[in-house]
Amino acid sequence: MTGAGGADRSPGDIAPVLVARVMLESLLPQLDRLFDYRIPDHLVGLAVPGVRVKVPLRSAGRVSRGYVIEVTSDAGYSGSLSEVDEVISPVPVLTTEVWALARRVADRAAGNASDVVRLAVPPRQVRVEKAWQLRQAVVAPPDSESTDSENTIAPETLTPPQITGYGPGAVEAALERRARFALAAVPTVTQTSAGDWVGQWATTMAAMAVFTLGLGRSSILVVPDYRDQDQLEAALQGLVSVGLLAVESIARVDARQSNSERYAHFLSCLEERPKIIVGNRSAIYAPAHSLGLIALWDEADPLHNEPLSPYVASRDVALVRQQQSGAALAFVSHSRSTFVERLVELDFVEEIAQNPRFLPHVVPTSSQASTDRFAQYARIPTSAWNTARKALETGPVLVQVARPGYAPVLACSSCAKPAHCQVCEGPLQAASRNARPSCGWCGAIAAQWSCQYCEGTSFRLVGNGSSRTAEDLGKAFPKTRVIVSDGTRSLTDVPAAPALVVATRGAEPVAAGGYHAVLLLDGERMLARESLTVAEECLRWWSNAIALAAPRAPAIIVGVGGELARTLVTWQQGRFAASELADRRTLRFPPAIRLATVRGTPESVASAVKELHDSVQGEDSAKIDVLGPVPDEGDFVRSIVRFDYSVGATVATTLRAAVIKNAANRRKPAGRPANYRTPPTLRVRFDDTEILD
DNA sequence: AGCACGCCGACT
DNA sequence: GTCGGCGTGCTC
Repeated sequence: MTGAGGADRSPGDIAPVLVARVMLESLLPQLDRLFDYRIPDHLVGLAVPGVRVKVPLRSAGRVSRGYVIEVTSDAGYSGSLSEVDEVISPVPVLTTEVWALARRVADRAAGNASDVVRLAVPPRQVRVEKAWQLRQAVVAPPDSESTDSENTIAPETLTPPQITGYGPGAVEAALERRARFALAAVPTVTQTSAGDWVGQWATTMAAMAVFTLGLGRSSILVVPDYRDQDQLEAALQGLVSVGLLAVESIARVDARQSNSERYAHFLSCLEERPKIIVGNRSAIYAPAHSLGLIALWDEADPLHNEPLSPYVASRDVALVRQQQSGAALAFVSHSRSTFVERLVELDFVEEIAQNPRFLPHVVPTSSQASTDRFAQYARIPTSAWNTARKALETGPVLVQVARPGYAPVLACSSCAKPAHCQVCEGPLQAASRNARPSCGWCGAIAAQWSCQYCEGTSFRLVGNGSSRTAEDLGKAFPKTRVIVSDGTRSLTDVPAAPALVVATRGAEPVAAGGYHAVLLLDGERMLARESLTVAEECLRWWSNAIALAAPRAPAIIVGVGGELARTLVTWQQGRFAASELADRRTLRFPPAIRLATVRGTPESVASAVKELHDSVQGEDSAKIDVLGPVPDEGDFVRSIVRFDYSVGATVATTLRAAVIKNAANRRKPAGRPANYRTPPTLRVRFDDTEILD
């Protein structure tokens, strides 16, 4: 330990003691604050804000990794300081802006800032970093600024691409004044200058980003999955191909990237030059230089939810980052989520509607099966069958189904009760017509199955997965090519040639030129799911599928009537979202309120809930209520706290304090194996909407 | 998490 | 007397 070094300096010394305030890369809530370390002389100038460092913790010999957050000359800490051990890399990878974002996102969710930083900063790759540093030194000689900019005239400053489908200049104006807006995507497909077919939303977002680049600012474009990412990148490539965008201006954050690719793209974001950053939910944390736009495609897609602690969805991060950076914020989608609707009703987010209005041709149809013997094969109503047959003469037809596989459910052929696995009681299903039935949970083949109710030994197929629907459609349309796209084998695009494209919801490929008809077959089944948010979700899936149709091509929705059908026909998802939100308000369900799930020992949960009630007294006490506790895993219990947005900060700080308090007193492992890890006695998770399903 | 400090039981 | 049990608390 070298702590005595600081004490040797007399107060009158010339050299001021430089102190690095360091965030430790620790999972422990107790350590989620800044620690002060003296910067030794040989690291002065190297230990700057943003760099990764190694520092001693508690005693010499034990080192922890961390990031320098701040360098000051006056230590806030009165005890004797240890010294920074080592600067791991000179590159300041944690920018001031991203640190501030991580801190606030963590605070909002009662989580560790270091957990958020781990999402924001990819693991270091030494070779990649060395190569980048070398390139930086060569590319940017500090003296030749004028000639440099002449050589690399940003093409995007020459001719901004049109943002069509809205009032002239409407989107551009919103971007210029850095507005927060919900943008209704034009529900059709379009061809890029490079010849690729993409959803028009992709070209809209690409044009928005290029326009922002023309303002000298970066954009972050966040999409839920890689198929959306491919469309958006194709749209950007289209602008590259006509010289409206330089390919070096695009940076990627992609789940498919290798560690070195990811780090290379991350480093490129750190460069001074504004960029268009395209990626999945992690992209929301990219260290964009001079951020001018944050745009989310289809914000309600569950893939925007971060599965890692502290589980903050990209839209929540986007809202925090928008406030910190002052960038424009765009929620682009076909349907309107209740979440965005709430922000619109608060006038926190403005609406930009289509202008002129492009209306898909949606036809609701009753689910009554046809009397036509061909249509009966596929259980398709006559009108839908006729539509499909006619459309198939000229181009591809999309058939959206609810579930993948063949027959999702098997039943006993004598008593009709659902068949269960004899190993684990899971549901049995069939992979194809002749496949041996297997368990959907444990995968065991049901070899010598007998019904637990009536001793029957044969099955009946119940329900239709994508491949069974495909098989049936193949019989109904004998000469037609049938393409299946589902969770296991999903396609990004299909050609313009006639074909039946059977896809599970969310896995629909883009067709060149758009589908000549869209059939939404499993509406009833999709709606039958027992969930509070099922209507909102169905509307999103259906809207997205309908938006893949060619202009004026019919989209037939089978077996769905009432308000949902009316919403699709009039394409007024906003109105539906408003009535959904009103229902959630009366029920006190998200997004009308927020949630915090508190799990732990009965005592720790009870005391956390008590502190919560103590922290919001008086008139605010009505803004919070607690459901439970109910039994959870082990001998733990779970309570759900519902609270108004206005007391969110209080709830988060109170629960955070309870987590830290409980982190200290660990329970003794009574009679547990030696390697047993004691779980924390209190865990908190914010805005887990699945908990109410 | 680790690791030190601290205050009670059976041992050379 | 003291070696060591692990409950409690801190980490710049």
